[in-house]
Amino acid sequence: MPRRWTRRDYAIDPESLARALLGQVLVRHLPATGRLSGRIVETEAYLGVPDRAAHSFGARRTARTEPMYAHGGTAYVYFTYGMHHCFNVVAGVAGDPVAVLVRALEPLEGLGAMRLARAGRSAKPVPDRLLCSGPARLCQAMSIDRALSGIDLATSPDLFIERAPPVDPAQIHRGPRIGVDYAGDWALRPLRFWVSDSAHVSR
DNA sequence: ATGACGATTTACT
DNA sequence: GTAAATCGTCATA
Repeated sequence: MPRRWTRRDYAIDPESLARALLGQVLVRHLPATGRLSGRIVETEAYLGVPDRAAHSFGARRTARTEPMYAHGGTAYVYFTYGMHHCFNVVAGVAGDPVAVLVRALEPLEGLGAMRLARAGRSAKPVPDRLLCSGPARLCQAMSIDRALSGIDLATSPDLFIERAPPVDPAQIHRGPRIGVDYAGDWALRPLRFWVSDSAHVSR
């Protein structure tokens, strides 16, 4: 039986969490579709108050970023570019607004529902490797939106993480985070992590 | 009340 | 490679 991640599993620094989440399985339960899941293959750590790329930079605290200030294991979902959602796992302890952005999954269960959710106006089906290979793509595939921001992944029946074999550290590659060019020096820090041989990593 | 801006994706030249 | 899509959020007033 797969074991679910508990609150204390999340109570570590964001860089460690970004590494530890690789290989773990994100599970979504939907009333209509049932169970969807995917193996996490790409993450980014956001280091909070000192991190120019983080929404919580400078301890900015608003209605949107409030979940980042909760305990580790809280979900932080935000809406951006007028059309996309991105899903984060809050790290550390309450009061320290650090988190891990989940950037890509290898889809495991519910591929049909994911294809449906991801189907655009184009007639062509979305290839499996593009179903969840990006932070907004995986949210669209799994129907994750702001309604889930602030929920506790350790207890919610709708969204949680199941323990799976960790990724061999030698297979974890790292590099600069994507889409944060505005963040100066912080844009160059190698805080993005991915499973080197995965076909489901973004770009 | 207003204006600028995205932790992105897609389509197109 | 470039550009459009599209609107919630946030800082400023």
